[in-house]
Amino acid sequence: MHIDSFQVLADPTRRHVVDALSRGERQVNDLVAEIGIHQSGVSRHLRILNEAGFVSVRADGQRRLYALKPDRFREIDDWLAKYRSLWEARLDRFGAALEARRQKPEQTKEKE
Amino acid sequence: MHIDSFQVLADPTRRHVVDALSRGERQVNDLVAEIGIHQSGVSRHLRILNEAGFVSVRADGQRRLYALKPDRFREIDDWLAKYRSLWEARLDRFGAALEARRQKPEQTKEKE
DNA sequence: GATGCATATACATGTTTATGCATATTGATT
DNA sequence: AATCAATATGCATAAACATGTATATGCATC
Repeated sequence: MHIDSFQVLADPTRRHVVDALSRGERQVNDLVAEIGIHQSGVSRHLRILNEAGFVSVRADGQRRLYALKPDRFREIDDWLAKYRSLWEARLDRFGAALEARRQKPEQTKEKE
Repeated sequence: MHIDSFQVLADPTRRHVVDALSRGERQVNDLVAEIGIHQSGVSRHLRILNEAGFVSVRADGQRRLYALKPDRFREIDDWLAKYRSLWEARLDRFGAALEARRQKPEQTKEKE
């Protein structure tokens, strides 16, 4: 299906692109200016983001306007839901259930 | 500060480890059995997860018990907040978490 | 203190990946 | 059609990374 979300977002430059796009649709050259790597690099990052479903493109003359698409972000949110009880445990009953399932040889104390 | 969250989670095996730990504290050998790579590999992944702050360790005799730590997950949640408006009309985060939990019993299909 | 079990690390290797440079493509303008 | 502007892609390179094998460390029990 799609490329792995986390692998796509693992690259800081790519996250920079995503961040820039969170402020609205942008054309490639604008991103080049904001991000500071070579144009070919930005294009390739956009290609990856597009193939991964993080962004959409539309042509406007010779320009290409990129914008964020929600689906993959929602997917990450779903993944995160499994772990949300780690810090929201006291608030919902799922967290309580998960807490109860923790096998503890004694009391779990967190330290380092 | 810490290593990059997304870079840490980019590796599918590492997410497998995290997933296993979401069901409770585990010792290294159990993870080796569940995950199916060599023990040295699991140890290295755990080292990375630990240094990144995703897990904690405590010694229990000769065993080392690893467990998830919430902070880095919360950090990802915060990052995601910037993009939640992409798909969220009205629901607040807690509501969304509950909703997501209710929808799917299985969520492990993430690594192809 | 010797032996055995659980976990960690050093080393070598094959693979992936981000990048710049050069070039190709596509669209606009004259 | 010629040229310029915006974007995409092939190639080469260097760095990062995951993995297995072998070995080391740490703990426990005899």
